Amino acid sequence: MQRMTRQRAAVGELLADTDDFRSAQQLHEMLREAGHSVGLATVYRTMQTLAENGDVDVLRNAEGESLYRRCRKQVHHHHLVCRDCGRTVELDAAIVEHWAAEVGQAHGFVDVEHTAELFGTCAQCARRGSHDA
Amino acid sequence: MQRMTRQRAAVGELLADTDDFRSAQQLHEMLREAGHSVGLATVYRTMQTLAENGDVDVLRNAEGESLYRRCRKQVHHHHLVCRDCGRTVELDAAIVEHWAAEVGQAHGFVDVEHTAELFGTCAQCARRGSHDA
DNA sequence: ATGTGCATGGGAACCATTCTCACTTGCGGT
DNA sequence: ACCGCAAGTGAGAATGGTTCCCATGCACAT
Repeated sequence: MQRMTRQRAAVGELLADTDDFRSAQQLHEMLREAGHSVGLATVYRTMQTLAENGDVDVLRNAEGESLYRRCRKQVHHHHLVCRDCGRTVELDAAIVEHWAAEVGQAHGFVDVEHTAELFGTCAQCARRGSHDA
Repeated sequence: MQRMTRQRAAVGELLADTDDFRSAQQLHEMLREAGHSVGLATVYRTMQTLAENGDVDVLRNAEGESLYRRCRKQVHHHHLVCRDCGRTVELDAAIVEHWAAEVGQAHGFVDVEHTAELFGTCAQCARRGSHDA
C-alpha cells in the first residue's frame, strides 16, 4: 500500500514545478533549499517508485547519471533535451516504433524494446552561447 | 604518439575474436583466462582510446555499464542487441537520422545528436528459453 | 487512541570507472 | 647496438552515483 508522507508530497510538489530533467541529487538539493528535509535515499526510492508507475520519465545523460522529470504522456515516447538548460520536448515517434518493430522482426528477434533520445542545444541557449564567440 | 605494446596487441586480438558487446571487466577477465596479464586500468584506457578513434562501438546497458565491441562500420549506426547472449546486428537507419534532424529543426534545436539502440531476444535464445516454459 | 507494517534517514556498502605515481618499455635518434 | 625519455602500465587509492541496512518514525484502518 502506498502511503502519503510529508516527503512524498514535497517531491511531488517539486516535480510539478519544473519541466526539465533533473538528477536525484539535484532534486535533493532543491528540496533542501525549499526548506524541506528529505533524505537522499528517500529521493532515490521515491523516484524509483514513480518511474515504475510511469509517473516520471527517466533517462541517462552522457555520464550515466539518471535524470528524472514528471511526464504528461503515459504512453511510450521519446525526448529532445537541451544539453545546456535541460529544456525538454516530448516526442511522439511512430516512425521509430515502426522501424524498431520491422528491424526486430527482420532479424528474428522477439520482445524488442528500444531507447532513443535526442540531445541538442535549444534556440535560446544557442543565442546566448554565440554572444561570447 | 601511439605505441604498440604487448597489452594493446592482446586487446586487439581479443576484440577481433568476438562479435558481441562486452564490458571492460569481462574483457579483462577474458584476457586473464587467455594467459595475458593486462591491468584493468589498462583495459579501460585502451577501450577509451579505441572508442575515441571510432575503432570500437560503445553503448550502455540497462545498468549503465559500458559495453564495447569492435565495429566494422566507421560511420554512425545503431545496434540490435540480444539481451541474453549479446549477439549484435549493426543497423543503418537513415529513417532515424532523418527523424532526428527534422524534429531538431522543427523545435529550433541545433547540434542535435541522438542515441538509439534496440534490445531484444534473438531467435536462438528465444527457442532455448521456451524449453522450460 | 492503538497497533501494524510501510516509510524514512544517514551512514556504510557497492561497484564501475578514473586517478595517482613510481616503475617499465617502445622507439626514434645517434 | 645503445640511450634517453616520453608514453604506457599496474596496483591500489579515490571518486561518485546508487543501493543497502536497520533502528526509529509515522500513516492509516479499526
